[in-house]
Amino acid sequence: MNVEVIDSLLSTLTPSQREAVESIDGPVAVIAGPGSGKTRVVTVRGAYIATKGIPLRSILALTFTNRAANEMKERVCDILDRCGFTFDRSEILFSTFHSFSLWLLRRFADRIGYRNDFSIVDENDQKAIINEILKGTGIDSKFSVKRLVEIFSAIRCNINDYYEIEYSNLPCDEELYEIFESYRSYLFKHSLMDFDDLLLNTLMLFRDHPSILNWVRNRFKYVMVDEYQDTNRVQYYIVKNIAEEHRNICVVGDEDQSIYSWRNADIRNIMDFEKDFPDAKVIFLKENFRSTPFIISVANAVISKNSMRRWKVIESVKTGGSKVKLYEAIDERDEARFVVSKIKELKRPYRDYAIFYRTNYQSRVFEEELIRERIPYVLVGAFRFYERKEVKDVISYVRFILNLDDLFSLKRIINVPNRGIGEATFRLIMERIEQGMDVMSALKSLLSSPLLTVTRKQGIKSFIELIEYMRERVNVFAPSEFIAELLERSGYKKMLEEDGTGEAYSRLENIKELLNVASEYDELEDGLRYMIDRITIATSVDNYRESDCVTLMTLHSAKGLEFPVVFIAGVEEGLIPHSLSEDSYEIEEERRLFYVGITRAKDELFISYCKRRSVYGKLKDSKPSRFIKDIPDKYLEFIKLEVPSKVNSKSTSKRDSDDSGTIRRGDIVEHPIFGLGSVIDIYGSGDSAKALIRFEKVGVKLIALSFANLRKL
DNA sequence: ACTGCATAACTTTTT
DNA sequence: GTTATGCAGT
Repeated sequence: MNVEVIDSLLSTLTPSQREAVESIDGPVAVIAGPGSGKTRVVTVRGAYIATKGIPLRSILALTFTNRAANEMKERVCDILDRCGFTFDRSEILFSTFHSFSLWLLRRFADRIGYRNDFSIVDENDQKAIINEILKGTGIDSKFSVKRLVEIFSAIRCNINDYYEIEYSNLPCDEELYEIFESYRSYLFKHSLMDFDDLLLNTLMLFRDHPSILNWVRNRFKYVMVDEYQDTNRVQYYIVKNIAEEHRNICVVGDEDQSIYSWRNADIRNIMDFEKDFPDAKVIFLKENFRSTPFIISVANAVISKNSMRRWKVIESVKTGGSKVKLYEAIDERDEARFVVSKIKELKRPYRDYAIFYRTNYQSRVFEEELIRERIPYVLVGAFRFYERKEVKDVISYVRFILNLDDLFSLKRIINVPNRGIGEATFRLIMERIEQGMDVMSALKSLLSSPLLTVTRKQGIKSFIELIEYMRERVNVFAPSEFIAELLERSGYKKMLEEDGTGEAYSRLENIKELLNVASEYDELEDGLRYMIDRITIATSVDNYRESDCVTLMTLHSAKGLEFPVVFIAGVEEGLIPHSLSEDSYEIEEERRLFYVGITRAKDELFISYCKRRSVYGKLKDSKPSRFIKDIPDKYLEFIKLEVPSKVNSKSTSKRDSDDSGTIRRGDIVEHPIFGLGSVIDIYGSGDSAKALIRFEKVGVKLIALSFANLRKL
């Protein structure tokens, strides 16, 4: 092992960064301001621990996104490689809370009464299940299904004492209680866990099985948690349980960047770290390597108005830069014109710019304006591959095949493609199951039932045969073969092929893409199961920065990113802070959200607000956000749109247009009928590729690239 | 079982 | 203003 490499790496760190890296024994909290090199500290620290002779498998790093986990793991491996350190990559466990819980529960769920091959339901599944319960019980709830999902999540995330997991926080409202209990028993009965269950059941496992907890404690003697300010109460107890004995815990976070309390993140976790671990060392990373001084001054001015925070001021390491620009727009159209004209004026590569807004609907006017000016852009977070209907259908098939108790998945796919098994027939099946039959027997019993016509029976028969055939092949076929076979045998593929509509076409493409994903699991043991798990707890791929595009996203999505030039739009009362935020606690979170936006900017920051804005089709007067008043004028430059922005409307863009003719995400294209549009997403490839395009005039359409005569601009 | 029209809803969204 | 949802009608 080459110690010099790690030594020279350490010498590039600031004293406080270095202290954070080198404090590996005992509890440590690293309060890492924006742009303070947090990721670097975490990764170097991981490698540093390993070079101190601690086995890699003793290190557990928990994050919130798969992206962060993978990125950090890569970087740690990289450092270790450079040190000439020999190690096995698979020994390193950098994972999200949810994957970690899943990893444990796949082994031990049976200890808490579950089956080890339970399935996982996502948020849409939760809604569907609750809907079913409401219909089944006839309860006409005063809460929307969406709200119920939130309430149930809050009930289970905000526990105060993990020895009373099941009993704390139950709803007093009788009706609510009934729906909640029905929901829980529905999941349990069908061997399903939602995202919250994964965490909560891990905690139960720890509580009820000290031997397992002990095993976990001794396996993971060094624990790191990233984005600690975003942990919820259950996650907090999980961490605490694991780290309590060896006490080598390092949490990294920044309460000023906590913006997910609406998802039950609890700021107390990071604020009270010293109370939980009285011998904790608290290290502040205050130097900011990202932004120019005016931006930092504005950020400090804004965040200093919050009371729920440790007192700290971030310091800019950079020099130079200009004041933060403030623009008062007439309405949102004017605001978009302003932003677009600035983008053209500054003449930077498009990838340098980001436009942030509070709510997704605000993106529209920016999109229209960017299309008009032929500026390529990408919308981040708008479309999710795994939430598409066809992908979910296939997953439901696999889930049911793997777990016959997963009647929820069964319901989704039993009549797709159409087998003549509608609502009524399905109810017959359910009745039989409720009488104690298992699914397959229930289905079979219907074949001899006088209640059904011959064609119905035929449909059921073919379904039974399909499932039995596929079940026999779960461990025979590789995941991609398995799914291909399933698509053929079920007639799903045929159904789409015969449909012939553009929509069906793009679905076929998505399914091909799913097969691609599946083939990545072909070599793995239990690959099919593993793949379904990963897909359910993963979100879409984020390759949005591959081409030279302006980036559009919500302030929430912006966390963790940085851009040379940032526009924050719609900084008005009612948007930031949002009108649904009422109490001071919520207002503080809104302020943090604004702070997160500000601190993404490296060189230039533009803040804008409108005097008028149309909300749901109605024009309303707007006032600048109270947060703007918190910024001293001396850091600001008030600007006006000098020239009517039409001047050089035609392409100031010195974008090296890519002549390959390939159409990619973000490209601006012209359609013979629909006119100018921007490519939001591409499905499939080759002749059958399809593009989702937002047109300036006619909205979003799905276009087959080989048929439509699109001209790339 | 599917189609079409009226009606409600609508902040953010790491897993 | 747009989009998803639900109910009535074929």
